[in-house]
Amino acid sequence: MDSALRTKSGSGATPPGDSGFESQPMFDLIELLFFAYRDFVGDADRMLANIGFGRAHHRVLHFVNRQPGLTIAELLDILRITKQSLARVLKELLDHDYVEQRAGIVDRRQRLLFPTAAGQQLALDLARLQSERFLRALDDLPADARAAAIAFFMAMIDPEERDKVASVVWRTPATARARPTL
Amino acid sequence: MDSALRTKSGSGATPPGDSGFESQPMFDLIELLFFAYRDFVGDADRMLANIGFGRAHHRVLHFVNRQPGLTIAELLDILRITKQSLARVLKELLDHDYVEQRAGIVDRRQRLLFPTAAGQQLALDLARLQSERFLRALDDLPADARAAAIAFFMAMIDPEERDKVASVVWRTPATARARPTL
DNA sequence: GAAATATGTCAATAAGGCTGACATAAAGAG
DNA sequence: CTCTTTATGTCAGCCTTATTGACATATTTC
Repeated sequence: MDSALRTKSGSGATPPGDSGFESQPMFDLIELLFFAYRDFVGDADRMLANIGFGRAHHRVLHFVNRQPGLTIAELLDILRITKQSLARVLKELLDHDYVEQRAGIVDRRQRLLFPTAAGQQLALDLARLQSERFLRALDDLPADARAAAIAFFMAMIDPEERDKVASVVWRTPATARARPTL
Repeated sequence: MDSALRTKSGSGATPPGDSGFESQPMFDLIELLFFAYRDFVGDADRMLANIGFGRAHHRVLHFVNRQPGLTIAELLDILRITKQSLARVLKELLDHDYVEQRAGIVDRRQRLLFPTAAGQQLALDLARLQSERFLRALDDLPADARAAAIAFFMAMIDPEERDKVASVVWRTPATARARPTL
């Protein structure tokens, strides 16, 4: 495991104008991220398979649950898929009463998406399952591992996306939308 | 960002018999991993799209390049897909001369997979591209961030898989297979 | 009223997975 | 030297998740 440190040449010790420098790829990080993600999503996949849903349903339900009142446009921007791809899974979530939609108050063209009680429960079950893996991992690691992981993931995200991601992850109550009493 | 620390109750301070304890899900880690992985694979996806390949081709090429002489069975175990799914992408990699296969020496039923020169180059280009994101991320982080990330990812992997993963990631030369001079 | 916006919907297509069934060649056991 | 197991290939069909392009509708905004 200490081989991890061998190629690290010290912060800032990298030569300036590094773009042409053909360094050795970080195979360890590349592969560990692949395997970690594979096992991470596998947890939810197994639970979803029981109710005939897939990963796409999970992603939609997750963000709708986290940000009740989300619009279609916002969801498309988060998930980075097309309207047509979203339409199918969203329809299934609506049909099975995991999500419901209501016309916006200020702009009635918008469809605001809300989780139903069942949707909240399912989203919570899935999030707890995935959190268990994080908990087990952090149990084996130093106390600052969680903060370090958060900082690392944030640094891995496209810089111009970080503000948007931060506002999703650490949502300010100000952005939460009221549920219209239709 | 310091909200990351609030729910941490200290290593080992978790009550025993924790299974029924309904803790708050770690939404931040769940979502940051989602966004980080999305951007991470996006880099390679764009490069692959130029040559008409997809993620599946990348994964096969990557591991063949990292472990020349890999067998079909080993590859299936790493990728966790079916023989038929592998067959299609592998055939395309063979047809386009990114990978070549030779009968095993000790066991002639086995097809040992090797990257061609073009395959090695492509795999290296993709790995360098993905490493650049890691490098940029680590530049913004403390010096021990790389070791911490490696430890975190390893801890996220299913415990019974860790030995196997470690042997792939930190490959011992003893397990390398000789290229048959067919 | 006209234009822009938010969304819905239809049709066709592609990538990347899956299952089941069956074939073949080589290795290993007796 | 058969018999069984193993490693792999292959055919046919299906599913999920994504894509693009075109067009419809309701609503807001100018």
